[in-house]
Amino acid sequence: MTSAIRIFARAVRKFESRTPLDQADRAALCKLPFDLRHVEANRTLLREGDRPAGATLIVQGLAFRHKVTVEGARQILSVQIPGDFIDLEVILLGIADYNVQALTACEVAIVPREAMLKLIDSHPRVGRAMWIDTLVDASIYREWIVNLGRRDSRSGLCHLLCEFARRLEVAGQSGGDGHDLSMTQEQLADALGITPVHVNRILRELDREGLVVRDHRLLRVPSWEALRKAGGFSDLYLHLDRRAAGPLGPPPARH
Amino acid sequence: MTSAIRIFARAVRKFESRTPLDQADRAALCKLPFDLRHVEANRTLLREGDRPAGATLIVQGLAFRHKVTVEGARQILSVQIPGDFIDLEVILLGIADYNVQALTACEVAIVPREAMLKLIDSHPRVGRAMWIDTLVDASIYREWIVNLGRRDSRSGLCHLLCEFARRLEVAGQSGGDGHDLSMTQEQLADALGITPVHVNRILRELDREGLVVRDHRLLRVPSWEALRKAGGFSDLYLHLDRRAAGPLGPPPARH
DNA sequence: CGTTAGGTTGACTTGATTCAACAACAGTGG
DNA sequence: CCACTGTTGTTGAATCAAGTCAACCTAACG
Repeated sequence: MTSAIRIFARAVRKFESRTPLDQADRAALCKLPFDLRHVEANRTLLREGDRPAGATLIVQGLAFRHKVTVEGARQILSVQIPGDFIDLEVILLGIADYNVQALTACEVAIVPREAMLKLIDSHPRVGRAMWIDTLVDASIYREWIVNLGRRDSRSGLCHLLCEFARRLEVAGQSGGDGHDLSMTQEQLADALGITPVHVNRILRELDREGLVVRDHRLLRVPSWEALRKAGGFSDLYLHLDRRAAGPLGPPPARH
Repeated sequence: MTSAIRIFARAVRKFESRTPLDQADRAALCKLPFDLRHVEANRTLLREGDRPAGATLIVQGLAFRHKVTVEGARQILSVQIPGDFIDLEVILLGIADYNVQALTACEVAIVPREAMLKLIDSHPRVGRAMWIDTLVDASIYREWIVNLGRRDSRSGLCHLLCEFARRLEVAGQSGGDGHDLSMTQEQLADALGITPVHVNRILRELDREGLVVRDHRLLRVPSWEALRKAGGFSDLYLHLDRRAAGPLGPPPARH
């Protein structure tokens, strides 16, 4: 049981940061049956067209969703961190429309689809929390659309770095002034819709300008403020404010 | 009452195409209180940062979501058609992270937030249907990310045209071999992340090649098959299959 | 140590932008 | 009915951001 708490702790915390859960909700979440697995970096966790028998929760490590065009170009769609389900939507949609790969070595918990559906049915607040979680995912997609469509690659990269830092910080991972983004330049390129060569040039440019300080794959950011400005970053779209919308309670306090 | 049925018919139909509802669910949906409004083309329906008091359903006409970068560039995020809520997520997230504008003159029904939340709480299947609807929205965002990141503008435009045609067809709007996309070249540009000048050139190129036949703002497509191929379009991501995931029933039949 | 994945760099090309002018058309008011 | 005005669409020439190709470097690792 202590083990189960460890597995679901991050997810529960994330859910509760946006909508209230009671003790029974938390307990039901932590009582979900699961199958714990270790997967190596780069291993595929889900393939487009799959009808998975369970939802996969990241306990430790990073993963990313991606699609491949008919011409063979890869586009990364999102990066998932510990506490994220990589395929929550597939539980309800039935079929995966994207691939998921481990970015780093991961520890994942696979929860059977039926158990998830049962939980959603029996604990509406948990279902609500999961819904909201998918809505925040969608909001991040929207921001990526802007990143790809209307920001030049320099701003796009800065924006991406700000997003990762902020999300990891909120999830209680690292934070601080630097972070290991674990992504190769090729993966960054596939997230930004550009070529690895160009990522390299921008990274060096940012380094030269002092916006980032690189040490192998580790990045230090001397001034988040400067990076935020360079990327036109505002974290509104991450919807980090606590209890944005209670079940039927009063509207959230303005401060 | 007949009026209310007309208002919600398309939404109900869309919901039911993906998850089962019973008579009580349908009735509850159609009993939602609403305020009917006409809005002119280009009028703003929702602004980033708004905390709207209701959800807005498009009864007739088209609208689009967009964001504007700090540099002032606009990126269109999605186009909503009759039967779509333009801001369903905002009911749960509390705050809008995007703008919505009417693309054409619209008839919209505004449903108070509390009524929506109450409906979701009292009719879990309806809540589920709405959740799935937002999941399909997210899936479309993912495809747009690929469009912007990894397809050249020619493929991107073809892909977009295929998507609109398919969605309108399923919604019972037009379909056929041609359609009025109602968008100016500037709006197409803002959806594709390119310039209006370039949209113009691609459109003429497609015309010259016989992929589309233009008559003012009306487009005829002689061969959808050819256009699909040019855009690398597959409609898997629209999740149009009926009843992908029942509430707790057996897994969907494979055929 | 050799192998391999990832990173770096330069020379050249290209898809898309920019700017600027003009044409087509719709609506408006005299 | 026509002149005026604004929006949308069209086109060419110059420019630029990013891509391509190809070589080489570096560090990790069995």
